[in-house]
Amino acid sequence: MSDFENLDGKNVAKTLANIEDPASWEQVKNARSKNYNIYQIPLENFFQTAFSVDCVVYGFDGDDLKILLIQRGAEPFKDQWALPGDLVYPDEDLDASANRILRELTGLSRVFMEQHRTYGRVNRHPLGRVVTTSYYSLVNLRQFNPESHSWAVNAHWHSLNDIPDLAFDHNEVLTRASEELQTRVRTKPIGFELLSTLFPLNALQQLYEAILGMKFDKANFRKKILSMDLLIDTGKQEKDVPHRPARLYSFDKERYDELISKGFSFEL
Amino acid sequence: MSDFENLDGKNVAKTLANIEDPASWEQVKNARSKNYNIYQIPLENFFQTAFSVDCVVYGFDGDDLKILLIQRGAEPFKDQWALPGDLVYPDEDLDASANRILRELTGLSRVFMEQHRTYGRVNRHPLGRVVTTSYYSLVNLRQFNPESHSWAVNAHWHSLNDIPDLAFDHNEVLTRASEELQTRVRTKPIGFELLSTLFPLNALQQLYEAILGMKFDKANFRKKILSMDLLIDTGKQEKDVPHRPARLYSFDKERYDELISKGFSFEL
DNA sequence: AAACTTATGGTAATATTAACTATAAGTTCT
DNA sequence: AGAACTTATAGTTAATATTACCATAAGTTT
Repeated sequence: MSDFENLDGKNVAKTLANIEDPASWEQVKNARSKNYNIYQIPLENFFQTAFSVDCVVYGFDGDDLKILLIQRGAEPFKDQWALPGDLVYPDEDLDASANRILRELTGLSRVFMEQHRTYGRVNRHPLGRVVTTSYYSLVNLRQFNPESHSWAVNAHWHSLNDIPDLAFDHNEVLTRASEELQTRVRTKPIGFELLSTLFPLNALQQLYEAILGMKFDKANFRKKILSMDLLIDTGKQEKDVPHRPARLYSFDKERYDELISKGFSFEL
Repeated sequence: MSDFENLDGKNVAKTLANIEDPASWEQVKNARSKNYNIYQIPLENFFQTAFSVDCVVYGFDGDDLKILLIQRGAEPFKDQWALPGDLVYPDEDLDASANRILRELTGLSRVFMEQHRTYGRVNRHPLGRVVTTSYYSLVNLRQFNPESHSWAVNAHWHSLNDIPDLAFDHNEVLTRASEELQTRVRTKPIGFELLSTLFPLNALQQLYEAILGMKFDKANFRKKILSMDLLIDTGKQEKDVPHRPARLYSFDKERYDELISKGFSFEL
């Protein structure tokens, strides 16, 4: 929880200026007024906007790629589906905010998200100027069970093939994030990290196929991945499958870091 | 110039809510207060932050890659060098703001910039909470002559090998933008577009070498580029060079768009 | 005319990719 | 039990792309 909740408006502004040294607020006000002439308008008038964070969390269940949506229980866009997102506390770092908001609305924690893009159209929010920054992530759907909290009345994994009209400009945010995910998954081994510790090569292939929307030749995919020398053959095997069991691999993170430091760059 | 300058604080806020319908401000205030219970603190307290834009403009002179810096003539960080950047007007779209700010500080206009990343650490700005979004661009240095305006007391192309301590977190902003430029230049033909309409292959190679910090084999570079079928051989030649004159090419934008629509993807 | 510089065309060895074949190792069906 | 079925895995081959070169071209400078 943020300290912010215990502060009144005045103190919030004070906190903004310098968390470590609240006494500096007078200096800040002073500095602002001295700068008045530069801007032709009081500098305070610039400090009238809000910013928010929206989380684009993709979940893979071994088959399909899904997206985490919430149903809004509050205006604006009440009852409509949306990406989990909310206003950022003025005394809260942007990255930290993304994690708090995702947790508060859906219960998901320890989701590693990457910042993607900032949306700043003047009228994108009906309550005033709100600039939003999107964060995205790719997780193993089975390890994260969303539950709606706070003002979210619903939180669901939703098929990417059938996205409803979302609140705000969230349809655009989602589309752009999906493009980013496609390029990202080709250049960073994020696919490996999301599967459970032990996984068959086939699972990796299905993940790539789901994200990129294309099919790969099984034998060639296997050769390509194994030739990168990023997987450890654990010697273990699948169990209870109605066909020949596959070998189980694990991602060799240390090996990856070592290769990266030598100039290796992951691709496809 | 923005209409903003003629508005007082009250009307600024009104403008924020809905540019097209200023009368909606009362509704906005009403909606905000109804939402009070959701946030445990007055919603107004969230609308206390400011936004800024910072421009990372790379210039290529045929030899070296440079970066456009200004010297600040105003607090905070007075006299220090910085990326051209300033606060965004509350009634101004983010993208439009980047162009206005670059023009007002350096005189450069019609620079096509791409949004890159948003920096939101709480204490990154001494005057309060200011979240900034960086934009970057790559231009032909000879076609843009910076002149300092407004509160910038200096505006210069600066070598990338010798960057001073910059204001705010601009050193980090610059470093990250440079990484982005490197990946970008490998996947989009932005290099082609910045050279003059007619250019020899060698100029393109030098540009890539400057950005990526590596050397290419001349013959192979040539083969690779020409095999992409993105250049038009204009039949013209270099003049006044102390060696065999090179053929001059131009970038075939239509051809590029056509190839892209067929699934082609530029690389290296 | 010789020396020099960069442009341009070409070759050959090597590495990568893509398409396909064959066999392996389990399960389920009859 | 044995045949049929499913997916895993190993391997082969042809086409394609990359890399490191070499040779010649077409200007200028000495």
